[in-house]
Amino acid sequence: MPDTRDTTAPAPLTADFFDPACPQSAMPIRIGEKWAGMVVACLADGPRRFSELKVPLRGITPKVLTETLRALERDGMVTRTAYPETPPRVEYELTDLGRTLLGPIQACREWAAENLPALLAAREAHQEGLDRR
Amino acid sequence: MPDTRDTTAPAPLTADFFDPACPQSAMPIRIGEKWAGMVVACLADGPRRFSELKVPLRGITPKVLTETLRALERDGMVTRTAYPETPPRVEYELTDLGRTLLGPIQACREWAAENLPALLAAREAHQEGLDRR
DNA sequence: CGGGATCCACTATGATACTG
DNA sequence: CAGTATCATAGTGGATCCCG
Repeated sequence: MPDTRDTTAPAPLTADFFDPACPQSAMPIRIGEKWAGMVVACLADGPRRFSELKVPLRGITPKVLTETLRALERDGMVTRTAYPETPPRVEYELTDLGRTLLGPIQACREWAAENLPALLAAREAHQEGLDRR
Repeated sequence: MPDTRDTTAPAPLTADFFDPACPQSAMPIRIGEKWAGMVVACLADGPRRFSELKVPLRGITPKVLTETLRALERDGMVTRTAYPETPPRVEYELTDLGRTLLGPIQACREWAAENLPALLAAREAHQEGLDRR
């Protein structure tokens, strides 16, 4: 296999990021904000209740969790089922479309597990370089 | 293969999102903002110059591109090489660590290619549901 | 329990103009 | 060319209180 990194200049960039009408096509999982990926991951094993989701997402406010779930619902990623009981019970579950997100999310989490230490080390080294000036 | 979705309640959530000291461990590629993933993708084929990167990321302002590149540099994802010429020339290139990002990014882009239409359709259907009220 | 309503703070992103 | 400086804005996240 030849070295793909030749000494000549690489081909001109013919990016298509914006052609498919999606400015975020490289990173669609950032559906709106920072919690969506974690919420989807929490729903991987089956339906969950509102307060059940708050536990692992520690610190998330009800408002933000609601907004995140509404955005995911709007995009067809989760379904919301309210049971007319007292006390009320609401369950959120991934749709088939939502489950397709688990692949990319898992890829990202594995990346983090493997490479986050290196990232943090690089960041710290960089900080030291700044401190020594 | 048995159905993994049993009728009993799924196991309690034992999320580890925050245990590894990284609140974003599920989504580290969102290193800071929305452009980082696209910038890394643009660097996939070799070093690129500042103004070369601006083309595919159409509309990005120099300020934001600089900030994005600095953040990636700080985290050890790209190197910055300035050539003392006139006119000045600066090249950005992925490090080995930065290249590990290409996998997850590619997974996300493939997800978008396959499922973005469904997402947009769901969003539109949801909007119609609201309109008809 | 599962939110909705307000108000507030921060940060990412952007437009514009200028410089080594 | 490759940025920096300044200003302005909007999206996001959060605190707090309230309700069916």
